[in-house]
Amino acid sequence: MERSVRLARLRHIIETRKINSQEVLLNFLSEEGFNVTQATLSRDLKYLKVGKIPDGKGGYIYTFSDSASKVGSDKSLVEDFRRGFISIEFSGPQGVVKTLPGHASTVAFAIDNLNIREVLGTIAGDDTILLIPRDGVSCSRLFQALREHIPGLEEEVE
Amino acid sequence: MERSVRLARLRHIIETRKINSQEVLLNFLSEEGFNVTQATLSRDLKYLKVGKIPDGKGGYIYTFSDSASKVGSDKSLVEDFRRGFISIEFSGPQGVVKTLPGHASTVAFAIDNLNIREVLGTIAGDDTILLIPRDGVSCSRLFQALREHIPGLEEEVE
DNA sequence: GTGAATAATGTAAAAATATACAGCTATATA
DNA sequence: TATATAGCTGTATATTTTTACATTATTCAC
Repeated sequence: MERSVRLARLRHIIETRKINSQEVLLNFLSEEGFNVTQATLSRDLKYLKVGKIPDGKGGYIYTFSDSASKVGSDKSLVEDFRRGFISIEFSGPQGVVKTLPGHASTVAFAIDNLNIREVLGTIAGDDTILLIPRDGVSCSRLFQALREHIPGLEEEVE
Repeated sequence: MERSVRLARLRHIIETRKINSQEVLLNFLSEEGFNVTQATLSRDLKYLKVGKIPDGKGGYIYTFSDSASKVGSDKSLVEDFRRGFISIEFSGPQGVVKTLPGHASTVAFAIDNLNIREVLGTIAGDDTILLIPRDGVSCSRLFQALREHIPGLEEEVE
């Protein structure tokens, strides 16, 4: 019982403060009456999938990462799509999908494997995907086809 | 010159493989001809805001953190553009930008984040970027828009 | 109750990572 | 030219994090 309480507090501490080492974290835990060793803390962090990432200001902080959940979970194509997708617009018959940085290949893979007849192929960069429709498929039809596979999909409106 | 190419490759390696230590990463870099020390790699990872997070399967992997990449850097986009840019030509309405080797993603990122209305998206390879204009935007208008953001930009003349 | 299996933990050590410092290069400035 | 400044790197080391191993507690099946 002790452990799960500790994990909950740990989660809270990490979410509310900017911590840069397990030693500091250990102090906070200690203040709340949890006296464990650094080794246990390391295991807790692993269990909670807490990552240590550069904070962009010269230091590092512990944080729950969106990508953490991504890594472990079962991959559904639609989920992959949704996780990275930002918007879609059209240029002529071609679709241009914007994604989170680095997500383009994952989203493109998802689109490819959803086997959408209207989609001939995709070309992915880092955060942009070019969607090439089958010959004669209009952009509205392409969008419609996408929506059938990914419920709730919204087009970017200018 | 060397460094930015290395960073681009590093990004690619991290996005396409599951790496769990800097030592392994160092081997991949070495395979591509980048012989740096672990210390430099550590600095590169910090610069790129790459985090090491538990993968939920008992191990750890290096990954770009969504939250980190959303923060964005305070670097000058225009500088990034200029540093890598070689030339731009047009094929129909689409622009094709040539860059120094390995600079395409950086230059493309700069273009994306300059928020140029005429540009719908970019797709970057290693030293080439496909520039997709918003529907109905002509190549001359596209070029003009670019020049407004990047003073002094010259088109390649055949 | 006994023994096996499981989980949580500490200890100590190994492994991995970050960084202080010094040297180098390129660029800018007087 | 000479001097200063900034960026990048390696070396060596410090710091931080992970883990092998041993221990204890708990549960379950018999």
